[in-house]
Amino acid sequence: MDAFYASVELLRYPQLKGLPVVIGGGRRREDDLLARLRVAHPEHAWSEQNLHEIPLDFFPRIAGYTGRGVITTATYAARQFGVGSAMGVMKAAKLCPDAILLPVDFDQYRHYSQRFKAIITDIAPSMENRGVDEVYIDFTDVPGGQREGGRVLARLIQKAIFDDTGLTCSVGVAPNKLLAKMASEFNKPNGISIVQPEDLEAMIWPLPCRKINGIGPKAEAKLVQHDIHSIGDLAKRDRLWLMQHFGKSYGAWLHDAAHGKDERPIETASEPVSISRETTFEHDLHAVRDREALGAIFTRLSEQVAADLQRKGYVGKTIGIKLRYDNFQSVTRDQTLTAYVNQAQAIRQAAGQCLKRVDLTRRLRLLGVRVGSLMKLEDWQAQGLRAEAAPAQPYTESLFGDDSLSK
DNA sequence: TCTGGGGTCCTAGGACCC
DNA sequence: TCTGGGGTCCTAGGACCC
Repeated sequence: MDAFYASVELLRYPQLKGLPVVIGGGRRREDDLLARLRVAHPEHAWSEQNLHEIPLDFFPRIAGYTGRGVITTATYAARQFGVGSAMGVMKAAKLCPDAILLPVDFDQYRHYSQRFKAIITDIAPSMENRGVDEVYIDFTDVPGGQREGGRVLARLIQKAIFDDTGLTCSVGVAPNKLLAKMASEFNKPNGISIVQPEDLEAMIWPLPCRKINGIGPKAEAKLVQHDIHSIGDLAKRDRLWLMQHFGKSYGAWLHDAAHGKDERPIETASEPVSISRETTFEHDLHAVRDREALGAIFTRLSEQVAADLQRKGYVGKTIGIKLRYDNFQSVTRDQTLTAYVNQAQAIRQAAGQCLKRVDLTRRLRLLGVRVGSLMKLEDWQAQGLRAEAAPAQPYTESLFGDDSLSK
C-alpha cells in the first residue's frame, strides 16, 4: 500500500503569515476576536468579511493576558520561541510576549475541514480522517498516483486545496501510514516529502523516538532511561528485550515501528465509541460552596451531550463522569444502564449517581459527562427498543446536595 | 500566574457463566 | 472440602493523539 499523509495549517489571516501567532486562550466571551476589536476600536465596523484587512497593530499580543487558557496551536514562527500546543498561555507569554494571540474558532475549523476533505476525496476517495486538519490517503488505485513517486499527485492536491481555501498543507508519501506521517513532518508547512523503504536508515533512524506516532512523553522517558534516544537506537535493540521491558504488545510494536513496519490499512469509515463534553472552570470550585454553580454546569454538560447524541443520531447506555481536582488528579466513574438513552434528563440522572461515588471534599477544576457503548439511533429504532421511563426524580434537584457529601 | 477539549485504545481485576 | 480454564461484561485508570 502506498500511503499519503496530509496535514493542513489552519491560519485564516494572510497578513499574519510568517509571524508568531498562537491560537488558544480562555473560554470567555471577550476572547472572540471581533468582540475584542469592537471594544478596543469601536470606530471601525469590523465584520467576518473584512477581518483579513485588520491592521497588524490591532491584533492582541499575548502580554497582558490573564487567565487559564492553553495554546491550541502556534505558527512555525511562534514555535521558534519554544511555544507549542497544550502549553499554558502564561508560559507562552514569557517565551514570546510579542506573539499575537488569536481566539479559537471551531466553527471556522469545521467549515474549512469539510472543504479540505471534500477536495481530497474528489481526487482520492480512499481517505481516513485523523481529526480536523489531518488525513491519510491510500492512493495505490488513484490514476497517476505513482508518477514521480507520488509527487505529482501530492502537488495536485496541494494546489486544489490552496485554490479553494487559501490554506497550505504539508504532505508525506511513503509505503505505509507510519512512515507517511513522519515524512509529512519533514517539510512543513507547505512541502512534500517522499520516504522510501531504502531511506529508513538515513532519514528515519537519526530522529528522536518521540517522532514516532504512538511514543509519547512517558514512553520516551522510559526509553531514555535505557539509553535509547534515536529511532536507530531503538531499532538495534532486541525484539524480545523490548517485549520484556515494555510489555509483549507494546514492545513488539516498538520494534516494528523502529524498522518502519506498519500494515494498518486506511480506515475510510469509523463509528464513534463515545461522545462527551467537559469543561475546566475559570476558578476551582468547591462542591459545598459552589454547589449551585456546579449543579448548573453539570446540567448544561448533560444537555450538551444529549444534543450531540441526538444531532449525530446515536443512543448510548454507559454514562460516565470525569472530575479533575485542584491537584490535577483525575478520576472517572461510569455506570451501564439497562436501556439505551439519548435524553438529557436520563443522562443527568445516571451521571448524578456516578457523582455520589467520588470524593467531593477536594476543590474541582474540571467536570465532564460522557456517554459510551453507543448504538446508531436507526439501529436502535429498527430493533423496536424503547427508552426506559424517565426517572422519577426531577433532574433539577441539587446535584451537589447533601446526598453527595455524606460520606 | 503551570497544565483545554475532544477522542481512541490498552490493561487489569472482579463478577459471572459454562 | 478442592479449586480448571475460557469467555464476556463491567469498571477505573492511564497513555496517547489532534
